[in-house]
Amino acid sequence: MGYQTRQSRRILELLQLHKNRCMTAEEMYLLLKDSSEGVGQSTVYRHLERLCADGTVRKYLGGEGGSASYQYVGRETPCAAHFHLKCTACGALLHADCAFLHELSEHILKEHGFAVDGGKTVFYGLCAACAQKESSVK
Amino acid sequence: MGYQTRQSRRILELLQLHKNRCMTAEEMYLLLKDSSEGVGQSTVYRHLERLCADGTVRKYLGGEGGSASYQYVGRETPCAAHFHLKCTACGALLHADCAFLHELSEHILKEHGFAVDGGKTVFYGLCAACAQKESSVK
DNA sequence: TTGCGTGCAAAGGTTTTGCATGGCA
DNA sequence: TGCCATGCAAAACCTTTGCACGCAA
Repeated sequence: MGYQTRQSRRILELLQLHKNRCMTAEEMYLLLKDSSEGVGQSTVYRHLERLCADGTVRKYLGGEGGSASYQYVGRETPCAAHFHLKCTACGALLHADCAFLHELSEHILKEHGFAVDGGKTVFYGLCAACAQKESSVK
Repeated sequence: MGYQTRQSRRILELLQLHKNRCMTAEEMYLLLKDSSEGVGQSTVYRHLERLCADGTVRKYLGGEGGSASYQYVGRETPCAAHFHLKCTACGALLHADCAFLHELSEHILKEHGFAVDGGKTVFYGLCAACAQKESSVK
């Protein structure tokens, strides 16, 4: 599906390199620009759209400046099968896969008649590190 | 906090009237326009911002056309204390408050070291009615 | 009467699109 | 060689902001 180009390679590399955090399209554009040969903005957007469509990258809305953020998740792990914990402070994304969470889905389905889509659902909150920082500040 | 005006009243009425679904700012603007005296777009946005800030209205990003959606939730119910189930098909928002969900928070905190923020977290999936429609179509 | 609320139009920012050119397979 | 990919600039889009006027308290 599609050619492999210098640009497509560099965009995927960049995303994988920063797989532990989110980046906006502009951030990526600027990071790529620094190098010898940059990548056009539209190209960045076009690839991000594709990568989101095939599940390689996850898109988050509602960032600070009204711009979307993107994060590599890879296609290996079937993300619909587990839940995601996203830290609202540092942006870290944790993939949580445990029995309790599967029970949760069943519970919600049986008791509340609602079929949860694990792939679309994200738990927002604070990760251990950020929770500690928060409490020490206060 | 603030004056009560014809516009502020009409906006709140409209939101309460459609409390079972989401509306975009433009949709609201158009609905209000139909009546004898409309409400300016900026006024709609300005009130929605306030209502979101004080918890009366919930804002959702990532709708079809890239525009935000808003839904009345009311300030009576402390939404941080329970979870929200949002149907991706019909847009219905269910407020789920049960023991199992509280357990979940504790589980995630203890086992995964993550402090879930119930007010920000939304479960996406299909409500009973839409799940049935989906399966009958297929 | 005071100062917040309103509406219009303009500005702001992000993302998409058209089109000619470049480059992979 | 045939098509897809790229890049630029323009367009499209949603949302915010400036400013003069209106209106609630």
